Amino acid sequence: MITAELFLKLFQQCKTGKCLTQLHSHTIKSGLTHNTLFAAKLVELYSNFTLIQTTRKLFDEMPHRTVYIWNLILKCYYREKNYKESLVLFSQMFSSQKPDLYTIPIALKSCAVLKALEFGEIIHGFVKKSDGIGTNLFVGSALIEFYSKCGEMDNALCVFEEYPVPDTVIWTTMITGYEQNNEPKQALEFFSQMVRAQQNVLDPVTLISVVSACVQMLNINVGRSVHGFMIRFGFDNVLSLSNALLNLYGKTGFLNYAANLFKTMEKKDVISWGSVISCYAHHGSGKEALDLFDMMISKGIEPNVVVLISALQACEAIRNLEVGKRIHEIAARKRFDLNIMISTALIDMYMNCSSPYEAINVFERMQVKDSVCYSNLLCGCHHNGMWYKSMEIFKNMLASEVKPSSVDMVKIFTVCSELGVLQYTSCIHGFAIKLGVENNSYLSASLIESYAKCGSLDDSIGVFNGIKDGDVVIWSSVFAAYGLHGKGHEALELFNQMIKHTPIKPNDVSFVSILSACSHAGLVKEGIDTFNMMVNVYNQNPNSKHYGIMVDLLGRIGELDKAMEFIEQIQGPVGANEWGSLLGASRIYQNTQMGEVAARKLVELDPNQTGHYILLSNIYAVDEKWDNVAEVRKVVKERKLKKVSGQSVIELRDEVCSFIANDRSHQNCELIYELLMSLEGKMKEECNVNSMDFSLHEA
DNA sequence: ATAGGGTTAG
Repeated sequence: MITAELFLKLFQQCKTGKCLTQLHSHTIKSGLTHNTLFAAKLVELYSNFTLIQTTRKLFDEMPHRTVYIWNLILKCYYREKNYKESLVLFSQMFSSQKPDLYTIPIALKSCAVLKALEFGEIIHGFVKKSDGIGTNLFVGSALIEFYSKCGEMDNALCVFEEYPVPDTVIWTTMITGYEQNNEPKQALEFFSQMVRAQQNVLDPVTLISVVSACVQMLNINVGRSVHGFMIRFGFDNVLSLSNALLNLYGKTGFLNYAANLFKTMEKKDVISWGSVISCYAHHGSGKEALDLFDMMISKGIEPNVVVLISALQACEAIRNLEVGKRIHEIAARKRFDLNIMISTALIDMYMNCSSPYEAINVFERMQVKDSVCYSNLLCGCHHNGMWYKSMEIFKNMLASEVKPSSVDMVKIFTVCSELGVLQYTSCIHGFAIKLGVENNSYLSASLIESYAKCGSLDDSIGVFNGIKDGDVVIWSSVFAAYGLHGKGHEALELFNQMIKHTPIKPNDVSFVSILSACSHAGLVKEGIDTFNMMVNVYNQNPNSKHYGIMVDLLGRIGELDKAMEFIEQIQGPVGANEWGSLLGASRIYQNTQMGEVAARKLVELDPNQTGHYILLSNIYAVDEKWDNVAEVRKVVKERKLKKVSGQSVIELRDEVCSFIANDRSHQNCELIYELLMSLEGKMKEECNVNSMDFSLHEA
């Protein structure tokens, strides 16, 4: 006859839940009477195997339950992440038992996860009333964790102060609390107090939280001393600590620190690799990131979603389409290609590698689409100059009830400007108001610009007048709006109003707008005065854009020599803006000599820009220098440069006529030009389509 | 019997 005692011993030998269940059914068959001790042991064993249903059944059948049994069942539900049931049982427990030291932390942790502030506060009240519990360190750390997870660091601090000699865990809980409530400064302050109070008692868990706080503050100094602690205390084999430091070095851009630590690490996991790859990808070392990625693969480490995303960012940064496609294949093979973040990273990569249709393809295959992927797709189409596609995406975005961000709105207003369709601008303006998109000065400025570029200066001014406290961004956009419409005097008048009657100081953008307004209106003297004011009164260093406008200003009235002199006196490098303006003026006044100088400089500055070669070739052609023409064409061929076709778009009511005019089909160009000329007057009246860019010969 | 963290990404 097997006794109950023997069965208990056998139960304890069970290594699996299945074994326990079988043995248990055997005892029922043998008709062994259950006593409380027997049941309690079973509850304990079942709960260890997290067999919740069986545990619960036994628990419910018990006539008498000790606090220990209650604790077991509470912990069982807690481990199963059924925090709600754990708290329900905790409430029931009160009718028969008093919770003890072990019960309280479990219940508080459930409250912490559920952010059940009131429930936890009741438990805290109970702790205060009960003798002995309030001084227990486990209860203390649970209370601190509870308050910090509920975002109540002041209350956490009150609890902390009840402990005259806090242990490492209590200290760490406070540090983590501050770190996770975005108070990294406080976290570091507590860490230094802890080091002072505890001297050499440190452990890796504490250090991980400290490093997280350093990441938030981008504080490399404390991070370096944590690295020192790590070596001194022999924690260098703690992978998660090393990884946390790698992350810190990555976020702060200390590539050499990251590389050195990575080299010395004996154990590395996929997170270690991911951290360094991301570090290189984000700090201009895309090539090194991809080399590391290859090395990781060759070592047989399986890349996860995160590593693939970092590798895609590296491809994006250095525009390596080939490797990007290879990573796309790896992702597809591992069935990651439907993952929303992988897809978004793929969209970004393809967009930046000038493959927008591949990006759109990825987007269309996505099963779940959120605001980020819409936004990035929109941004990418905008980046690639696909205005109609951008508009289509924006419409789909609204149809999918994805709320556009203010950045998306700025982008779409730029699209409206590029398309020059006033109806789009006013319609989307209405949307923005109706949807309650967060309004900031960049949004208003882009709206002002868009109305102006679509030909309605009145609407621009209307928006401007509706803004009470416009900042420098908004004022600058109005100067630009007047400038676009050739109203230089009005722009200057507003500019003077701003500097005399508001505390707003003009910035570099303001001067770009106002100088360009002067240039477009032929206000040479005013332009030069304003330029001098920028330098002498506002102590602003002119940039390439300002110089370019000044060259344009002089060039437009035919003062080519003065424009050249102006360029010659520029200190520092001369960019495409300056030479581009000079080239434009040279063409108007048919000065091929100067045009050649400017075009040669442009080719030098950006040897991959096909347009520059064509301009240079055209200049030689005008001078009938056919040898030079052939030479330029040869370079284009050798470099395998492709021409991008110029596009002209006419929108007539709802009918969109799009004509592609590249410089070979002169027939087409002339046809469109004639069509535009005959339609322009009519369209202005009837369709409000005023913005026309007839740059047909600049393919 | 019980505790503090878990890092890389759109």
